[in-house]
Amino acid sequence: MRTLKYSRQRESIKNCLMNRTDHPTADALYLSIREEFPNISLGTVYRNLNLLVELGEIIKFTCGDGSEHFDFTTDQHYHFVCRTCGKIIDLPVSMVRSTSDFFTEEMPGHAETHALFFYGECNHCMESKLES
Amino acid sequence: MRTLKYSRQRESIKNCLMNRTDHPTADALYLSIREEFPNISLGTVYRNLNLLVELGEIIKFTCGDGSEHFDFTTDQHYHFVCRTCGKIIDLPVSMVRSTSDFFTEEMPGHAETHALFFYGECNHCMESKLES
DNA sequence: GTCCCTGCAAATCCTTTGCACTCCT
DNA sequence: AGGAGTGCAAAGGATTTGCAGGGAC
Repeated sequence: MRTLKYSRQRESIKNCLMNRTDHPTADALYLSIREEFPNISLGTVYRNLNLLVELGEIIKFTCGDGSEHFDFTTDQHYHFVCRTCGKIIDLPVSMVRSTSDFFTEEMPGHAETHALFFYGECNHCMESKLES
Repeated sequence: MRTLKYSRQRESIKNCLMNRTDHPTADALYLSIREEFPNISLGTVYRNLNLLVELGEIIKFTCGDGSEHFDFTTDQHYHFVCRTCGKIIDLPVSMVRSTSDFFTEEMPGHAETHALFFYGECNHCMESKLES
């Protein structure tokens, strides 16, 4: 069993992630945290984020843009990724077919979880294009 | 419009990918190709793979293991990723609910495609565990 | 001859890690 | 005091890129 000790940096990372809805990367989070802790290092941000993932307090996912994104919402949900601006929007489970519907006898093994993301263009980017 | 010129290396990369069903990374492909072209460079493999993706002849996807995988099958399908051995298995669309069912009016934009992969344990790894 | 493609190596991007020091408990 | 956590900088892995030479057309 792992022994945890309090750290102001970890607390700040958790708070910062909780107050954002943009699924930041470690680096984006690092830039925010630096306003409160100018000396925090990127290594510390990565170490704490990975620790929080292990503890199940946050989740980490990739959407194909080359870096990992972090999310304070650990409930099952999906993501919509805008091809144009890169924005990632949460999609509640209710928007998609019931999870259990995915699993059939044809599955070549036992699937516990699945990761899903949609690619497309968000409403904001679509409107910008119409104007020009 | 882009002008293409024949290259034996690109041809070999296409053939190699066509004959494999394991969704190799650029590096794995590089190791195979080197048997035929001992002097080929990894940079050439990456350049050609990205070119083929642009041309729509192959697809590229991430499954969260830190590197990109390439697939000669461009038809819509899904992937099953074994947590234990890392194997990636193709899942035909028929196994999963109709694609159009994913898209509803609630979608915060227009989704053209989606990427889906399941995590779990493949039958082979499950059997190995039972034996020990 | 032109210009695309190659091999090579250096560069870049993202993430992890080793180490000496700091701060919880 | 003991050990988890930190900052820093170096290392690591994956991918891209600049450049000079080679090959397709």
